[in-house]
Amino acid sequence: MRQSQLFTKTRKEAPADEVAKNAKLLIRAGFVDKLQAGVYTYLPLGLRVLKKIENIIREEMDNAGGQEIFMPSLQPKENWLATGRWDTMDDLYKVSDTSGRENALGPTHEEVVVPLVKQFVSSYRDLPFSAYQFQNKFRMELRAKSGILRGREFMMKDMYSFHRDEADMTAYYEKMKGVYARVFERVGIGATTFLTFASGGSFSKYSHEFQTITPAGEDTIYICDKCRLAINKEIIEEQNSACPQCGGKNLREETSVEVGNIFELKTKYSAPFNLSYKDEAGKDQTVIMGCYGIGLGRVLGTVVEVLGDDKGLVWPESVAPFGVHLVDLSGGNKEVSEYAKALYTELKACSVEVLWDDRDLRAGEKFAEADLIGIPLRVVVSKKTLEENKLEVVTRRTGETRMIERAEIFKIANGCFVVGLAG
RNA sequence: CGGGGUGUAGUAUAUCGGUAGUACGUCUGCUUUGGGAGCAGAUAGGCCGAGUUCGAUUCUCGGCACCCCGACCA
Repeated sequence: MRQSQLFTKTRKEAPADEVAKNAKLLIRAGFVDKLQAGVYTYLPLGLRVLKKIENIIREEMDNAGGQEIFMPSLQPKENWLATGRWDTMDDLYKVSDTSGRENALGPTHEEVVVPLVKQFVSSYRDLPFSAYQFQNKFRMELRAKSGILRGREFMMKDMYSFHRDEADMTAYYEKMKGVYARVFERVGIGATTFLTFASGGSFSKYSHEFQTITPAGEDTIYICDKCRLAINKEIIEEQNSACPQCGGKNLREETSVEVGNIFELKTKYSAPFNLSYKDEAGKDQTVIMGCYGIGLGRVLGTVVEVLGDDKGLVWPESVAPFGVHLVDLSGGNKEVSEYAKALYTELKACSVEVLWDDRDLRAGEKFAEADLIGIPLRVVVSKKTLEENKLEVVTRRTGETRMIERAEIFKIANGCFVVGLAG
């Protein structure tokens, strides 16, 4: 898109009271706006990143056999009474309407999904399957903090799986570990994200979290480098400070943020709603469940925390709002601006996502802003590059600058895999 | 929810019990055009409420908001 059309602007300074790196950078760069503590608007650039993350997760969930649905946030009190959580969950938002009817604003969706699938599950032949959604969750955090990492309203992918027995559920659960690892790999935080043993609640021995190392996190984990996994603080003692897999005691303590988790629910929610099926013998059995969550905003914020530098945001190609930032230094020179426009058009035709800085600003300002926005590849077009009949390409992450032939950008930019199209 | 801190223009800040100043932004004009440029002019502000006082943005109390530490976080 043309940057002159973008209604948001960048700022030189972050709001004085923001401390979190993700909040400072995302607000300065115009990716998000804070409406109130823990409640954010995603602006055009930020939303593009969020959608990229969403699509990566969607692909992986679909590959894992998940079927996408979309459940409501407004959930009747009765469902929450059924599981007992109306009274026990302190961070539940409760709203009442003008008729006095009470609802919960969903902090999670077991209370909706279980009654839902109950309508469709009656036989062992109906199992297994899994359903997932992307939906805003509402949790009345007593203390929202760390910018976008801990909000009161936030986008989450939650998947629920339904099985006839524990063995089937466990097999799926194990599979999801790999699926999750791939998601975090793809969004660019694979190297610093660890499968982490966590306490499992009332039924299972463990649940598993995916924890990304960053000082911005609020958790402490103990990493076994040999097994490339970690255990969290809750169960470090229970494990005698040893790796649950190899028993090794060489654990490395790190501060981390939980970007996802998977949980064996077993019959915790199927039982209260009496979600059951008939087995081969015609006997009623309770459905066994698993659930699998990823906080999208938290993933986005974590990417910023892990990769952002002193100049601003640094996006991996996979989630960047645009693939190429075309910095047009024509400064009124018609020949240069025509060249930039042609390049922009051609890149777009080649399905490269490009942000064209077509504004009439000084070079320094454009560069500083481009660094702040953090698009992986910057292509500079100016009198200089035109004279040399080349393009200047700067890699945001490394700062590496080089002059390339015009045709080469179509190869580098990851849009046209069919190079011939670009000529 | 306990403790601490902060509320001054769109943003960042200064000063002061008596006319609220600066920078950035924005608008106008000119200059400039490879790292948030310059000159001239313009725009715009004391979180809310009560109290003390001749007079409160400043002092006191209450509220609200935001940030930080802690507790909490299927």
